[in-house]
Amino acid sequence: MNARGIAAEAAHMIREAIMDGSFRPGEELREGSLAESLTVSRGSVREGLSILEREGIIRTGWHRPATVIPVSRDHARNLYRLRAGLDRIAAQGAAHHTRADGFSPALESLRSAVTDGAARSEVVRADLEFHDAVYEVADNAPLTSAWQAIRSQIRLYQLVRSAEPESGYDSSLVAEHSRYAEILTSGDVETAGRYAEQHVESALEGLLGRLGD
Amino acid sequence: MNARGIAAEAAHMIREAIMDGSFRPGEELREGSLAESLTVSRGSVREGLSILEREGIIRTGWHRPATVIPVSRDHARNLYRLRAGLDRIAAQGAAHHTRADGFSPALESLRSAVTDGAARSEVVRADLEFHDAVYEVADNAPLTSAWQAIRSQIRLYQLVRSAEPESGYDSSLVAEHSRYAEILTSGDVETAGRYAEQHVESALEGLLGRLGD
DNA sequence: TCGGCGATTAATGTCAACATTCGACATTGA
DNA sequence: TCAATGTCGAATGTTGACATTAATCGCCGA
Repeated sequence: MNARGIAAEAAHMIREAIMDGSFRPGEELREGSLAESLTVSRGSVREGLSILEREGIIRTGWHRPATVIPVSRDHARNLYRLRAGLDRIAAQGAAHHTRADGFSPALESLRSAVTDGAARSEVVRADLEFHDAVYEVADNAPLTSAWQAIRSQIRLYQLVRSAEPESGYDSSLVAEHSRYAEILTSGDVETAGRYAEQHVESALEGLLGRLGD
Repeated sequence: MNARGIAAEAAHMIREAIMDGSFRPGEELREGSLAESLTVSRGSVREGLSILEREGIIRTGWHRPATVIPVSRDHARNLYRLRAGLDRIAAQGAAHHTRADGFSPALESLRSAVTDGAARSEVVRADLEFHDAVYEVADNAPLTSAWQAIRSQIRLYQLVRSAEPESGYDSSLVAEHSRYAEILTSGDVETAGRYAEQHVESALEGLLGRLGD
């Protein structure tokens, strides 16, 4: 939480409440009650909700309460199709720049989270932070911005994916990401792009299996 | 202007002022003076600026005035690399759905704008609306959202590109877009994706030639 | 003279009151 | 009975006053 300002803090609180299930998909978020429970003004809550809308995890309508986005197979497919495209560009960019040590710390952190048997949410967080590192190495501000705009939605679906035990979510996680990092440092732009797309595609497959809908 | 609310209207006014050069790249936008000149409250201006930030044409900072994004070769390269990736997915999606009449009206409107010798800004608008149609046919909400987040920035650079006469901007425009539409209706997903990427790549080349910086 | 430091000031951040709008429910009329 | 319409309540949209922050400029001392 390094974000400055009450609005950003409000956004943080609401976001985490959504992530831990305190607000279900489709549920309404009323500015008034949020303001009361967070002990801030409705204006700040409103600005916080605007941030969350930018992250795509809530929708707003004219004179209607904000709602948590519903999760569905269709939306997941479209979201991951977009992510595949973004990751492809990021991987190409990262491979092009070839800064070897860019994602080693993130990879190490992911590995220790998995081997330590950390909570699901922690593993998901480490997973996303690895991808953050890839985007950072790619060094493309508009691309990173597009990633930020879907990151929270991805997080929501990853939590769904890893919600139940025996999901096999983190068994191959470290191996796949190690291979990913290897390819990126190899500098082979084309291969990197292809691998990134395929990586996301397989993640989608695993997710769709868990999405009854 | 079907947008509802004073904030959206304020965003519209400011956006157009940026597009027609009333605010130069890098220039500061003060909430107070904007509120005064638009005769609305600072709060509404603030929310309008938040919309424009989502569109990527202004930046904001903590306790600092918003600024119009600076244009640069680097930023253009990164922006168009992202756009190429998005357009690729959109083209693949549109080719997959194969709704023939989806972009014919937009194409016709672009053709008439060019042949009528309409103003640069009108041609750019028609150009973008054609691409809007492609995204709509692709029918992928997160993807369309990502497109909306860069659309205004693209518009800004397209205006730069077509700013001076003899730029050769619209000579091949109609031909290229007709071919684009053809490929999309043909249903060949792979070819559509490749053509879209290449289309953007050549647009970037033309743009970089006009960007001294 | 120069460099650090504090008051100034001009901007943004926050708040609470008021205006507007939407959806639901009751009402009325054919 | 049913559909169009009026009314009501609860939510969001908008506003202006007040709090907070960061850059600027001048002062002071080494």
